[in-house]
Amino acid sequence: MTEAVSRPTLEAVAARAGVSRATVSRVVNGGDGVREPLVERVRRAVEELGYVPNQAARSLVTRRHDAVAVVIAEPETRVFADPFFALQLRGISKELTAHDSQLVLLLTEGPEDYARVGRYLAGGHVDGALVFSLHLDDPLPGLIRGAGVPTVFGGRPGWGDGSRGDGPTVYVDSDNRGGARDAVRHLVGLGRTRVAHITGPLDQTSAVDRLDGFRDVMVDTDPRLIVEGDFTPAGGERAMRVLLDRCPEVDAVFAANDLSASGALRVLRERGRRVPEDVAVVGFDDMLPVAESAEPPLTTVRQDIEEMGRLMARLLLRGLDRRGRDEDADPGPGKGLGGAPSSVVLPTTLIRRASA
Amino acid sequence: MTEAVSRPTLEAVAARAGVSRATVSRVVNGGDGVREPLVERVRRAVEELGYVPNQAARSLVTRRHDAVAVVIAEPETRVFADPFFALQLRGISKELTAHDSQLVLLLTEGPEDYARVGRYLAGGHVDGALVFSLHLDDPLPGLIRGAGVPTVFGGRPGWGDGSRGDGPTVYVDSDNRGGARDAVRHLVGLGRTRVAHITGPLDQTSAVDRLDGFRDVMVDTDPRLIVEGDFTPAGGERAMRVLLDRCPEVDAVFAANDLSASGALRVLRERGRRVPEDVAVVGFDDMLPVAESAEPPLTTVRQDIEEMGRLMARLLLRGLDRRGRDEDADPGPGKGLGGAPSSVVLPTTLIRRASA
DNA sequence: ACCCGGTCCGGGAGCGCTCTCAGGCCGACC
DNA sequence: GGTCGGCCTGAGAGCGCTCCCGGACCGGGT
Repeated sequence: MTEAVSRPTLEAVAARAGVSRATVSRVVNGGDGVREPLVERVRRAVEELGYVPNQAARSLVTRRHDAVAVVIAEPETRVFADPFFALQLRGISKELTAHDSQLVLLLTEGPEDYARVGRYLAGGHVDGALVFSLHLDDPLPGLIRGAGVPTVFGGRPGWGDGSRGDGPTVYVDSDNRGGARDAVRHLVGLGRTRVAHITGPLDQTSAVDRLDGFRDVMVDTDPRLIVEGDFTPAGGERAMRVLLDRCPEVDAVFAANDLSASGALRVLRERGRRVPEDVAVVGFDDMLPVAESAEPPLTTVRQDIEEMGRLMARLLLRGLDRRGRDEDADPGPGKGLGGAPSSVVLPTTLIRRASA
Repeated sequence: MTEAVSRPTLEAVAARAGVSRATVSRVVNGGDGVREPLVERVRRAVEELGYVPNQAARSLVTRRHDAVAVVIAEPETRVFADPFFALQLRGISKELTAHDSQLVLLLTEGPEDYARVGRYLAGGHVDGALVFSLHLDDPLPGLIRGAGVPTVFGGRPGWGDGSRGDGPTVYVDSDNRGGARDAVRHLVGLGRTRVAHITGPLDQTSAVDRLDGFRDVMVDTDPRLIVEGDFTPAGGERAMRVLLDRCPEVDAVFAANDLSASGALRVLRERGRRVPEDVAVVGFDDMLPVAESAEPPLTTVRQDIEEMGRLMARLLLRGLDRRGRDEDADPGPGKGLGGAPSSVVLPTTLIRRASA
């Protein structure tokens, strides 16, 4: 059997280069304070032996792991019936890679898993955590903050953006409310007067925010024009039927996501309403396979998902960095980006297609 | 600042329980060979102090990491415009969790990243790897095998299932060829005689296998009824137009995935062909948001994606296990599952909806 | 009464690395 | 020319854990 050849150690490199372990270590970690000829010799030895530092040994003494946990609560993965998930991870991965950090993925299967995640995070295996949990009543965020691990949340957590215990909650979200406003304003700009809203499940902050955005524009709207959906096509169909029954003269619909919009579209077609002539429809997410291949292609609100991921990682890493520095040196004012990282809300863009 | 309280060590637990480090270690690792009263005392001490083993220290001596890398090559993530990715990861995660292993996610941005991945894997940071790379010409699989890390592939790698250097290649795939056969047989069973095929990009094994399945049934088919697509709706549209121009009497289409099927559907509608009356359409993947909300809902071939992930992880872990045991004991014959793990091809199911 | 085997526990070495500290060297300054 | 300071380098301790080994203890066979 191909026995794994025991990998070379610092010691071996040192011997080969004719220097001490300490010097090799210095070179491997940047090479400051080592004279050029030696650096060169060590580099060559490293090369020749194919030396790769043993991360376990390093972590043992530095207490850093160059690893970040990404926690995704199970209920979300159902919602991620689109590239959302993949894109977010991609953004995160890119940023982490650029900082030589690893991505440890923690997926939970319901609350019974939360303890495991909590233990893992508290166990000090990672330097920080990126957490997705967008439900108002989810205990996960609290639990994680309890673990005392630097954390950045994806999406505004349920308890708002206030502080909770130690330090402010840092999150990255897209501007759901603003995006919703844009969508509704677009419909209004089209001359539509009976604008309805199919919401998402209102235990999710994104759904709530989009509803708020809708209300911002349609201030005194007939409450019967707001129907709760659940981010699924089936929910969109149900909601659209309700809407049509309650209020046949509806001439525009803002659906809280593309999936429900596609359901709404189907019902409208079934009932003989032309889109956009009779009823204009706008979705949210710009979930491509759905939005582009809808009939007609969907006007929708796009969010830069990959950028969200990248930003989350950047915020976390910056925080870790800061934390590291703070220990020995006063940060000093005016470092430019010096302050504690704070939440970021990313802008959205209205993508005009045929449906509105 | 909330200074991270230094976490308790084995030593601390030992002191509290009034035993030696070694005994605590034994208890923590299963407690064999320690008498009950002591076990109990140690357990309590662990509990009271909230002791969590330091994985770095442990890895340093055991050379195990209880971590598995999941490598996903960038080109794939584009294709994963559906829950495929998420589901697969979920399956993997479940299985790994059940075996107390962590999931380290490695996403690559093009071939320039491969070196990084290779280095990481060769660096001995993980016990094994699960690799997704479904392109015929991708150097990644070879590179990874070179790193000498136990690996299971997701999807049949390009070079076939033969061996390559040391040991056989282990992979998990769904039965693309068989699924395609089922789809085409279904169309034939419907009485269709001019069955066309819109392929996927033929540098991917799944696309090739589906084409082979098509050919298995349509042995002497007119080559003009086979048009290359690219797994996208736009590609499906293009292919469908070509098909209709070349061969207006076509009465059935088997598209290599749901996305291209949706494109085909749109063109058919545009050209006034009724589905399924004039042209029956079958897709592949059962990508829900697309297949279910297509017009009409798509008959398609479903694969159990989550199970694929779970199986990949299981195969890998089993291999690791075996490797560990082999070192001191002869495995002995007839262990039931005792042999070296070999590749698995999962069955598919035809899902009948309205389009065929 | 003795010894032998087995079971259980503690001592101690050492995994590969970082980091502090002291020592050696050299230039500069008085 | 002496001394001081700064820059490099090496020696050594120790991170928290596992695991080998030896000693203590107990029971049973002769």
